[in-house]
Amino acid sequence: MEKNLSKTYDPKQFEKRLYEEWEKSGAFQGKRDKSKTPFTIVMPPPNITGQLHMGHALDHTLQDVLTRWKRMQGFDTLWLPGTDHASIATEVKVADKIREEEGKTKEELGREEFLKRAWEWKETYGGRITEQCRKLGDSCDWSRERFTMDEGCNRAVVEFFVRLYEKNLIYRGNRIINWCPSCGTSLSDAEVEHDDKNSKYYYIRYPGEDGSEGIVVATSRPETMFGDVAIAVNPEDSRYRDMIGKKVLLPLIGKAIPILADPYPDPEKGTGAVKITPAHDPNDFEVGLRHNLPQPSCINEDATMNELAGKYAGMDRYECRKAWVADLEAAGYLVKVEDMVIPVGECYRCKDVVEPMLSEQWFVRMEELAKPAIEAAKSGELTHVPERFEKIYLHWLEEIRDWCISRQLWWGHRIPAYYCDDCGEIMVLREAPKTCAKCGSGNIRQDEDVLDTWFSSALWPFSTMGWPEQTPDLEHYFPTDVLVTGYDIIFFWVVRMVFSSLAMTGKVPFHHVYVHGLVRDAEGRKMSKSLGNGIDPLEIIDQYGADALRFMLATGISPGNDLRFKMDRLESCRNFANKLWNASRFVIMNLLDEKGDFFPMADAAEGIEKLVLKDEDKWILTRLNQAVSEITNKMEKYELALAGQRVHDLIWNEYCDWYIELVKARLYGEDEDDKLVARFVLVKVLKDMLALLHPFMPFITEEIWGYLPGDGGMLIVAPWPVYDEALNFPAESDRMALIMETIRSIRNIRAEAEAAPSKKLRAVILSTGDALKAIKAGESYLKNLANLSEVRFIEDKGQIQEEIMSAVVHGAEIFIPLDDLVDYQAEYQRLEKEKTRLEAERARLSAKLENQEFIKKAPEAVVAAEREKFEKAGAMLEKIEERLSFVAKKI
RNA sequence: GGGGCUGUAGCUCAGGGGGAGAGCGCUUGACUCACAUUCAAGAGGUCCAGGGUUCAAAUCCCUGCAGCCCCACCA
Repeated sequence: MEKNLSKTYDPKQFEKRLYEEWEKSGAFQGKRDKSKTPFTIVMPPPNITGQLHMGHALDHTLQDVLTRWKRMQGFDTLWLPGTDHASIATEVKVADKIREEEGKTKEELGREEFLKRAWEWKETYGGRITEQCRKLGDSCDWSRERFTMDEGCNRAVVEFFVRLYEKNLIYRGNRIINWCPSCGTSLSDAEVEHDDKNSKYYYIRYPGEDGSEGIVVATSRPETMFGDVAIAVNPEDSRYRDMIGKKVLLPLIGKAIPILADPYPDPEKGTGAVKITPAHDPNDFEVGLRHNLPQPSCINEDATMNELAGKYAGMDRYECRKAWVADLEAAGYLVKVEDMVIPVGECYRCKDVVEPMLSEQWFVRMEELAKPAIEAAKSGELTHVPERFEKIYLHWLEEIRDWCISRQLWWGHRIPAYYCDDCGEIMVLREAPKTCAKCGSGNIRQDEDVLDTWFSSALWPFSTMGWPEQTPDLEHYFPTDVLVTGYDIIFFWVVRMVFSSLAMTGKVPFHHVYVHGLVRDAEGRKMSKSLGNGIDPLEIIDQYGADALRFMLATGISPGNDLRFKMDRLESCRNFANKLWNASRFVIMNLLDEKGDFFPMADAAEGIEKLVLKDEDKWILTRLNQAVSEITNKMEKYELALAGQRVHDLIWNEYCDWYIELVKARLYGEDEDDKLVARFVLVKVLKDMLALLHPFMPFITEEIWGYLPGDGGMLIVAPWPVYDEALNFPAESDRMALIMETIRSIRNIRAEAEAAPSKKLRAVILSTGDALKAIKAGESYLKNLANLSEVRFIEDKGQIQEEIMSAVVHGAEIFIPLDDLVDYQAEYQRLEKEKTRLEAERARLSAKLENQEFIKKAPEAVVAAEREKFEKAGAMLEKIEERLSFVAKKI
């Protein structure tokens, strides 16, 4: 094997190999180690319907960052993966596929054969998704992989259903539900999306039975009139008070319906009179119950009209609307039509307009279940990050209505309810009964319907760990620590997991909900198939590597907010990987002798205190130390983006830009002992930085690690760095900071004077005391990094002769003779500008310091800091003024 | 109808009670022996507007304007 990294950073060379090694090592597996604190995340199971998209990539990256970080901190981590059967979504896809390939409908194929195809689909696509997770670098425990329809999950679903039924929390009832005509199934409220649509209000006259004018009613859905059973008016409404109890006729149909008084109609809305259609409107349904009205349906499940619609029977609901309105108009019953924007319910899967329909379905009684879930959030047992999502969570729970859980589909968990065909007995049981419990008949039939896909997802945090058995996993890893998910799924999933878990286990399923936003395209639009603006994470990985993608996603977000996917950011992340790669290559190069063996290294275990560290060593160690505490702190607050950015800055701006440059002269120098020290620090800091970066960029860090001295893979042996007081050198650190500032000033002067970078300059530095000592100690750095031929130190301005360009840093003044290169006029203007800036700053600070309120009330440290700034500005100003008068004489 | 988010450099966005940050872009210069996927130097901002709290507000509170999102039985 090569002793050093290849010349160019090419993630394809190692990402796949490393993942295979990791997986084989077993390091991703939860060890159920009782001596360690567990840290658990369950993966929101991706649907088996398709491929991983950018949203998954974000979701998984965040989970993996947390998991890897905690693993490095010594927790017994478990990230439990799996996939979701996605009942309705998969059923639609599989049916489409069958129609395309075999030209058959699912009904023609039959339930059994259809399910066979669905399972085949699951095998193909479920497997593909887990492969994609591997490409991302997900460090999840594949030995515990689950599927919402595997044996264990099935058992949990049945158990859950039966227990709720036994507690009277599940019931079967004839109620108004949301019906999707395309999917041919009922939907829960959460599965209906509302969209404002341009529509019309039709004002229609219902003539009086007695030949009177009758009453005008406004409706947006005239086609439901065939199911009208009454007209309701508010008893307070004086316009209609006299008509209560009378009857009107359904226009053109001729059926007489009563006008009745009910508090539901709002006199302010429409005409104040409402047509009552109990079978097609939830409000009307309630009114109907109050007045004991019949509930005739006029629309079929496929959204065509039924026989009640007379000559319109068989027509599509909208066709019928058109024809019906035209006929009403011709007959003079249409009073007027108004344009109106009306919110329309649509199926979240197929976007077809949902029809409210009366139907016999299974429901979960929510009120009692919601209470503990509300309490868990209020008591702080369950927290949301960021906090504001708690409001959304609570609002939903407080407004919650009963949950319709039965679906007229085949792909899913079949409802464990059995009906006796002889006596009509309903049995809800864990096992299919052979005979009826009541009459003993053998004519038993299981409910045809399956459960809402979210019914099984709701159990995911504990069904995957073996519930209802009290398994060792459940005991050790449950409740989980954090759930990572997008805000779009709080209602569908988070809320339901919480109340299900509280009801079944008595515990919250997780302590924290870490909510992230959506990945949008560069223009801020939602990525969607219909827009065709989706970006495939796998293509990105192929081009830029998984690390670049992960780093971009992890550092590009702020909690709870959406993220725009911009290619230039991705490139900059790839460049960062490249930078780290090359810096590491440089380090390794300097660790190897001619034979390709590592030079002897001072060992950290021996005690770094014994090494003779130079100031720049102490500076970088101090910076590292500081970064370690800041980064850990950010991670603990779930501020992953800030933590990642901080690692980035440490590596690029401090280690690469400064430390490596500072240390080069020593590496190329003669002092062999000092070289050992330099190499040691170089490696020590690099290793710690790799550790800090590893949760974000696992592949490149592991790959580099393998080339560094030491045994064992990073995943196995690298601990999360901790703050080390022994490696904190504030005084030396300050000295180095002064030298860097001086170097920057000299570079600045050079650029201002347009002196060629290759031209060596002479510098004269005026300074005294500690500052002089510090800069003197850094003379060689000044020469190297500012390209100076000579540095002269003076303590008295009198010694300055021809030097003209100057800069002032804290504690020193720098003069550079530039021979004839300098434009005095420009120099004068530059100094003037600097003077103005300093004066303004001094004035600001002086005003502040003269303010007695400030002195009295502000914290002492703040006052002291401001005073120091004031004095510093004053001293600099003084020097600038001297320079100004000097330059003025030359003009 | 209810609730929420956002408004900061040309662009995309961080940050957040003690006078402003990144990436990209832009300007100038350099193929400097790890890296041109790089290095160095720079320009560029009334931190949406108004009011309040405070010794101190871009930051906290209120109002307004602008944009986005979610919820809502939608006659």
